[in-house]
Amino acid sequence: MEAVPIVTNPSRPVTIATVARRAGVGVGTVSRVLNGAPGVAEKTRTRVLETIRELDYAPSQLARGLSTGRSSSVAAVVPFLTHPSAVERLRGFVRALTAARYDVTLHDVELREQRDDRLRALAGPGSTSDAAVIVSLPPTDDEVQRFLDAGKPVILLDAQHPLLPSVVIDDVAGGGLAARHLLALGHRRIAFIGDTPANPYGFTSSVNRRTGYLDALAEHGITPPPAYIKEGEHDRLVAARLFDELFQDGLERPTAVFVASDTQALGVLGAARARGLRIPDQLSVIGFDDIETAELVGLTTVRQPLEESGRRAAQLLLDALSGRPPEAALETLDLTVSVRQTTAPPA
Amino acid sequence: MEAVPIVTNPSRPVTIATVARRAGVGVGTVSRVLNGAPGVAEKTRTRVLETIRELDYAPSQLARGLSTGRSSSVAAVVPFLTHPSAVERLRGFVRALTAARYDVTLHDVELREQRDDRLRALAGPGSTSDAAVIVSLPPTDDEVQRFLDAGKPVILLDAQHPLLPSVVIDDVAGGGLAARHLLALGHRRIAFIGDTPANPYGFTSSVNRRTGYLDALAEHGITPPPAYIKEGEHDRLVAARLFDELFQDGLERPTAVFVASDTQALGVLGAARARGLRIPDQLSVIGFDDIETAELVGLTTVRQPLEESGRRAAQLLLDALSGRPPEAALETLDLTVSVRQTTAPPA
DNA sequence: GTGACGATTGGAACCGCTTCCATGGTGCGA
DNA sequence: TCGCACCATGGAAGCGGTTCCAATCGTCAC
Repeated sequence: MEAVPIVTNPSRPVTIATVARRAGVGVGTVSRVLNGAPGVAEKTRTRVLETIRELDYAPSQLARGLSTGRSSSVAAVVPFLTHPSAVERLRGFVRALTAARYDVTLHDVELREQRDDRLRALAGPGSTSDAAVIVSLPPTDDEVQRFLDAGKPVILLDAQHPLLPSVVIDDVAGGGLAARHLLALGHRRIAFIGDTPANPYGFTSSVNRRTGYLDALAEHGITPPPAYIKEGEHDRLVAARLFDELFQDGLERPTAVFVASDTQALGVLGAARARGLRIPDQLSVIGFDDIETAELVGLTTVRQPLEESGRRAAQLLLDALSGRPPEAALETLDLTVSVRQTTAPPA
Repeated sequence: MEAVPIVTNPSRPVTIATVARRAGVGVGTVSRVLNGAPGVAEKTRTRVLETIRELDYAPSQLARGLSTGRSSSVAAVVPFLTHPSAVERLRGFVRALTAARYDVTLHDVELREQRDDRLRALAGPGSTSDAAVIVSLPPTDDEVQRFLDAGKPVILLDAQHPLLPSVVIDDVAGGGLAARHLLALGHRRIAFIGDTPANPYGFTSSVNRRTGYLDALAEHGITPPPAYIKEGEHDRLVAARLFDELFQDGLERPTAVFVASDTQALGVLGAARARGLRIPDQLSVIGFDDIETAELVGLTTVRQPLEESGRRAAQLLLDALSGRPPEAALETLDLTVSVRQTTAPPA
């Protein structure tokens, strides 16, 4: 830990005026060169470019932003740690936006209060971002209105609102997909583990997936007992506990479980292992999302294209930013079942 | 996909001048109120604050940044998808910085070329960020010098440089820890799988971990045959292939493998499963990093505090930003072995 | 030879904030 | 009563770009 002096550069910072002076032109000309604007003689252009290189000059993004009213940066609001799937979405989003030369500022939201603050601040006029993507957090009408008033494009990813372009999946259909996979294998006693409908953020995926599950069972004339449906906080260990509850009282054991997210399914897998249950022989488990870990552990799951969803959101955002009239597009991505090693016909 | 008209707000955007006019004061006074500067009469202050609320005014961060020369945003350069561990680090970093009211702009780096561009751009005067954290990417002397010249604090996370504060672990010691865990269990034929030393980014963790491994074996008078040491691209499937090579020719099979990262270890686990090897009975596997998935699959691994490392980096950055004289701190975090279900005494 | 026009250019005004300086008012001591 | 220090305040200058307008120059058609 020895102190090292900073090497402060004494020379005044080089601005567009420095460049102009040195190249013997006006600032307007330098600006034109920087932005590839027409109306600059070839000879002048090269001279300016040379000077820029000599001086190692780069225009201040801040000043440019103030002047143009655009900052080339967009905000990504993400419930970061709670959902690993959000990270995969973010990845696709960031890649696409980086490619389009936008900066992405990350707004991690972990508390209800943070969520509100961030959304409020980002919609306001003070915010640096030209636009925003909101992942998995359905905004209220008021919040949406604030963004619209500010003229800032917003895309919803894994959430929706009638006035905003949204990239989603059909959770009901997905729930059906999962249930039918199990039904097709011959299961009849199928339990469900998911999120509590009363969460502070307004997530609804889990409830919708449950609906799809119930519908599919109903088609087969099955009505699961209420004790087969367990809901709690979106958390691996909570899910494990809920799973354990399936083995309480005199309940007839399910032969399969549909878990509304992979994160929770991983908890269930752990709990099942702890009970000495052989999977899939004694119990089938199907998850939802297809996060990377699902493949690693061989979890059968309903696959939604996470990274792709990020790319799509980015595309919609870029469209909106490039002046195309924003339209309330509701984009629904396809779902499939990734069959792996945690589902099989009942014993 | 029906078109929805944007509700553009026709009223001119409200600026500090609007507020000043409406409150019947000068812009200077409003600015003082905004920044909690002294020298404003209490009565005036409340009147201004009231006006601000009425107008739903928020100062432009861009303008403020241009004026003050500080932007309250820091850049995080992260090899995003290649390393899941980087995400966990980022998480700790973002949390801590968000708490300190800084914005974090995310710079995903996937190609060598991107790396160079980003580092160059961020160090330049045009960049919006006040500072940067660089994750897992050792910068060159020139790159470091650019940052120093620009007067921008930089912290290295999982990388180091003599002129920059760095948060690291002792990889050699970590390699020793892993090897000694296996040795203590009674293993003698211990293979190593890691990254190729010739990677485009200059990562050296793997090589150092190998050194620690070799040293520990040497202490026990063991010199592993060269064929026990396999190195390749940092990738799950590549690691799986390398593992398979251990079973080629007439090579005496190892009873344990130390894999230089959890990502790669997961590949090895998959390959072992594919071969029908029972783990840990027939083969012990120990990884490195302790990413979240490691716990999920029960992988024994050398634990480094990933999220904590992000927090520490954030702290160092905040210190540097708050004017404390930057010093070249080299902070080394502790390592432990997380014993789970993939290691046991040899058969 | 001359007027007109297009190409090129310089530079002022402006974006919205901070900061510094000058000004007006107030209270207090002499 | 007067002068002075000091608090509160208004507003100009400046941050570093973009953009628009006016000015200059050369060229071309007549």
